[in-house]
Amino acid sequence: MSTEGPVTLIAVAKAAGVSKTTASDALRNSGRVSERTRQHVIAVANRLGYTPNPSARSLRMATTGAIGLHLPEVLTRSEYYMSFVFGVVDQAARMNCDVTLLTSHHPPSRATHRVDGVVLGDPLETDAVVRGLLDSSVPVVTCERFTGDAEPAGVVLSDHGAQLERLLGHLADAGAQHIALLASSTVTDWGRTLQRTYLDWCERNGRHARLREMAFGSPTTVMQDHVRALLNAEPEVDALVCAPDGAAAAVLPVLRAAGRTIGEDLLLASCVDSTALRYTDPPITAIDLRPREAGAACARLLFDILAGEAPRGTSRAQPIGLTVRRSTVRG
Amino acid sequence: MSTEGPVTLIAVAKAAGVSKTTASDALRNSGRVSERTRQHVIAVANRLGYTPNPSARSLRMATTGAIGLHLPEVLTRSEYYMSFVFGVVDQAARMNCDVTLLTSHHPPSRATHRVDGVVLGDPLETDAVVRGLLDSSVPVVTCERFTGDAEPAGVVLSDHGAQLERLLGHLADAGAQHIALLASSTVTDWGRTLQRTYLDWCERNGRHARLREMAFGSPTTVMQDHVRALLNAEPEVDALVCAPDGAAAAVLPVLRAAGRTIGEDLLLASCVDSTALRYTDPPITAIDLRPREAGAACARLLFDILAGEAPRGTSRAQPIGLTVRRSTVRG
DNA sequence: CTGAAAGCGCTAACAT
DNA sequence: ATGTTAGCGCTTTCAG
Repeated sequence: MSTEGPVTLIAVAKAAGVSKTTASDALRNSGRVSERTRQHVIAVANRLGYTPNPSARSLRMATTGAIGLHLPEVLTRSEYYMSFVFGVVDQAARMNCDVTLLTSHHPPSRATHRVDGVVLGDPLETDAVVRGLLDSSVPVVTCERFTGDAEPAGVVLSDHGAQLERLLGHLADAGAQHIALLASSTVTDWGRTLQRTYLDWCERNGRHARLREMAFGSPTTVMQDHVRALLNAEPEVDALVCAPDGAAAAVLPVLRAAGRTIGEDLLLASCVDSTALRYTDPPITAIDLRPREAGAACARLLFDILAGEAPRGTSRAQPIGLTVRRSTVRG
Repeated sequence: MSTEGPVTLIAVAKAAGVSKTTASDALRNSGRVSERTRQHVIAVANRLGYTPNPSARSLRMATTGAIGLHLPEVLTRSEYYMSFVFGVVDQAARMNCDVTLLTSHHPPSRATHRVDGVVLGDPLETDAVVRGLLDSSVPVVTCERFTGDAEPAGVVLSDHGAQLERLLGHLADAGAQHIALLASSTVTDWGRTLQRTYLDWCERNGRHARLREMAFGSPTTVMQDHVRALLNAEPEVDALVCAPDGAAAAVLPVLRAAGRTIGEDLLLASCVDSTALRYTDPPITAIDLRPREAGAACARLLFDILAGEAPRGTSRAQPIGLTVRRSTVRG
């Protein structure tokens, strides 16, 4: 209220003529005080502008009221992660919980972050911070499996394999004979699943696999180079599936420069949908990862685990979909 | 180490045969203990796997070691904000500081977040949470001015007006006679500046202003509708500047459907650059907002203010640029 | 150079 | 139904 510094619980108690405990109980609905005193204390607290000190509460209760969210630095440009983040934040807000961003950009110098649990979006097995988090004592929920040898407390899974198969089937139905995959590296469950699914599918369907792998976070120019090289080396390719976010849009100019007509002599699809793909010419078919829902699901699972309502080792499925657009529909 | 629960400072002190104080000082380089004891204590702490309790430290020191970051919910899909976020997080990590995400999605029920200061990315004057934050006692740094009547402790400013003028000049040089602006609403300093600058420029250059305003967070279909209507009503328009992020790419199909050829009979530009604009056909000219740098600048200013190295009321300039692409270059 | 004690603001056990 | 007391783990006087 005035310049006396922050108003403490003691100040409220004193002003209300009750004890610390009673004030505390009144403000937290502990059901220990009479309705009359409760109202009185609340009124006084409001008048004084009381605001509880979260650090004190955390110290006392041994919980922080915040969860951590880790995203691999190399992937962070994408719209996918932005939505994922807000899925997590949104769900956390419902639980009255803060979300703290953790990155791998800087060495894990920091002792411990003040979090009760952590959500890992697409943990890279090569990421030291991810390892540290998984080895630490706080519960961790990952979006997709961790490909290394640590056990998160919870996992939210989407069936990327199934959707990619659907996509490949769709391309084949549309007449594609020579389908190539511009793949992401296998340091991620997602990247690994896509590669394996593609190779399996080719095998099962007696097709020659044409796979070009790229590291996560490769600049778009590298994606373009790969595709240029691919088309040069194997001009018979008549369908291209791009795994990395942003790749499909980025290679469009290259495909055109190579004289290809998207949707006609070359079908193009992406494994990550984004608004940009809706407005290219033609719009590009993509797997819809529903990132916001995935983020929310991760947060929900983490809270369930923290509350003891889900056992450690729980994994939950998160549906994804396929959005067909003109880039894979001839005519 | 074992299952004894977290290792406390007392445990370390005991194991090292020193007092709490000495252990604390040794681990924090307070320059009070001899080098020998310091090394010893550090060794013991490492062996035991000591990790300081941030809540306790916060409580004692009356600081949290975290800053808040608020983004308007309606804008959060964009690549701009993703980069902005990581600019802030990156800079904060350098200062050994966590970043907590704050949103307006849910009512400001939460008492107080555990933060020492807050960065507001493009504060909407209509946002209740923004108001609350600005009225609270924690220092606030905004990216762009707050258009309401509150005074943030610091402001990071970019000269959007100047760049838009450059862009308009560039369009005029390229022969555009009838330049329209697809504008964002004026609840934001940025949106307001763009509108005013455009209207001024038209006035000064004796041109008829053609401005269509849209609310923040409008879906792309609304943007498209606006442009369709604009072209119908004023077919003489030969250049279009799009303020909202994502609008330029989204209206491309509409422009084509209207029989326009971008870069020929219609010049197209965006006030917000993004990777998508580099790969459209043709690539689209845009103002480069350098979001990552802006985010870092906000965090830096906030830390300077918190450290008392910058006075309240400081504002700092953050350079932005113009990236000319084929959409505004005839031939 | 180091130790002992006080206390940050809060909640939980134990009294009334 | 309410008050008293004892810490949560840490940093900071104040004494040696």
